[in-house]
Amino acid sequence: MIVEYSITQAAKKMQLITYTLRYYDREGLLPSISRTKAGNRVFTEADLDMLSVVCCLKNTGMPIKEIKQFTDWQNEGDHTLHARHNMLLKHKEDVLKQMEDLKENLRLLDHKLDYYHNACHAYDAGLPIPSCCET
Amino acid sequence: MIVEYSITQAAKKMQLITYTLRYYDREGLLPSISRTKAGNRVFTEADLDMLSVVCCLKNTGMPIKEIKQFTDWQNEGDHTLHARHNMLLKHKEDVLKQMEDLKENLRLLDHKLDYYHNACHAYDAGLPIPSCCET
DNA sequence: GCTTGACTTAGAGTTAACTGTAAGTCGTAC
DNA sequence: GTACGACTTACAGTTAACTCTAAGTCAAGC
Repeated sequence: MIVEYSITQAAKKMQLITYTLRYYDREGLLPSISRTKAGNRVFTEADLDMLSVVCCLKNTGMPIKEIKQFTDWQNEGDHTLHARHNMLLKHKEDVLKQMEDLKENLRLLDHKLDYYHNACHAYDAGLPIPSCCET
Repeated sequence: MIVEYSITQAAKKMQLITYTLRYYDREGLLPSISRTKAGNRVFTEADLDMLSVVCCLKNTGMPIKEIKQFTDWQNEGDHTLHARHNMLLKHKEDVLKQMEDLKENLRLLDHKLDYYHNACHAYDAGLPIPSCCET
């Protein structure tokens, strides 16, 4: 049993709007989308699987142009398997870097939250507010 | 001993360019920057401390307009301490959500890397390439 | 006193990633 | 057979966050 989706259904499944899907199609991010006789796009499970990778790459900060390189390689066939593998490996490094940066920023945020916690208590008690630079 | 920085020095310290610092100033993200007689901006340690918070918020996805709200509150004085505290608390939730999303995307990426690892081996050995949707 | 370099402003231009509009086509329900 | 809703395209508009240009000011060194 082959399940197929209209652009509206595919967009709903991917938490996108149809404008965005058409934009991705125009930019070449969705290679093999077939059409009905009337010209309407038909999304298969395989298309949605590919789309989930596209969304994963996009949500982790890869620019559209690079994602297009990936789908271009996918279209070119098996001799680009290594290139695609390398691209994902490099991107994983990038994502791990993002995790580290996020953790670092979380530390600073926690530090500032600590300061505000104390400052709010002091304020409520009518005591002098600590200076932020001493903390 | 009070250390002061020119806009170029401040930019270097913060890994930004001067254009960006002037843009932030124009948008009201850097409240109390004083000036020399000639009108040049002077950044103190306290200014850089505030700037590091601005950068932290920006790097964790807070839009400029919201950051401006934060610095506006800072300018208004101690009666906004709770508002600022609440804003940072809410933003921390946001950052934790980002961490979760990043982890989720990393899982999908690892899954795909696994597929490509196997697919590349099969390709190199002249064996049939597994289909991506079966994995 | 003139050049040089670092700064200033106002405002225009750029980029990425959408987001929306207008005009038109197609297939089904009445 | 026509109205409706879901789709199509081409293309224009939007948004956020810069990024740059042009014209000008100022202080220090020769």
